[in-house]
Amino acid sequence: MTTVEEAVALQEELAPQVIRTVPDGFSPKVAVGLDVAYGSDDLVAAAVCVDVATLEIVDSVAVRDVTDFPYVPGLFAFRELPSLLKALDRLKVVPDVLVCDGQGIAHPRRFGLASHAGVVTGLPSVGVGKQALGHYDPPGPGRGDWTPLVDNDEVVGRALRTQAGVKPVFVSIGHKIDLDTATELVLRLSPKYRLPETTRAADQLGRRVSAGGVGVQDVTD
DNA sequence: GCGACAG
DNA sequence: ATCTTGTCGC
Repeated sequence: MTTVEEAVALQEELAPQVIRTVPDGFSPKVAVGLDVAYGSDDLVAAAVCVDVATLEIVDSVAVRDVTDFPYVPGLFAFRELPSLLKALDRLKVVPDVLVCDGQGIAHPRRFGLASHAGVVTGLPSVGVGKQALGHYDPPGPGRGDWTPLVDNDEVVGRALRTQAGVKPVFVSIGHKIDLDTATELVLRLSPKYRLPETTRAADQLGRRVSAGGVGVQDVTD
């Protein structure tokens, strides 16, 4: 089993591999939302592919799994990523970008779940957290307003208001993307609610499967 | 020593 | 994360 010390060492080793710029001609057609729902003795990792233009769900997979790694702030990926990767492997559609429920480089070692997922898969990724890891001033009141998310005097992300009158979400670079592009994508994926449709869909699928419905087998569509 | 601490 | 329906308000 991975120890906390080993996990931290791995993050420090992989963090330099994060690419904070977009590939040439980056124009994602399919974004996949990743989220994990917890049961009493297991968890369900959900991956839902959404057409970026229409927001229609084009593919989805849920995998029931178990973890041995506890929740440790800063080591979130070691708890959820293994199961999420299994779900990603079972997708029929190959996504252009990962939308993770958590932080990217807005992390103590600049290697949160979204960055870890991006580096491991080689895919562009963005982190969208509901809680900030860092400091920020409240963004303006309108949809699209944002302020820098700062940690140790370094801008690591943005507090982004996706809807007027709701708390901001925290967007950060995961891998192979920049902050402007990540912000634009998150806004596009969040036309109606605070969270992107990708994470909403993955969250719903995950808890639906976790709650009962299907047993051990994967759930597709 | 004390508070913070993604999900 | 999870325990949890209806209800108050714009």
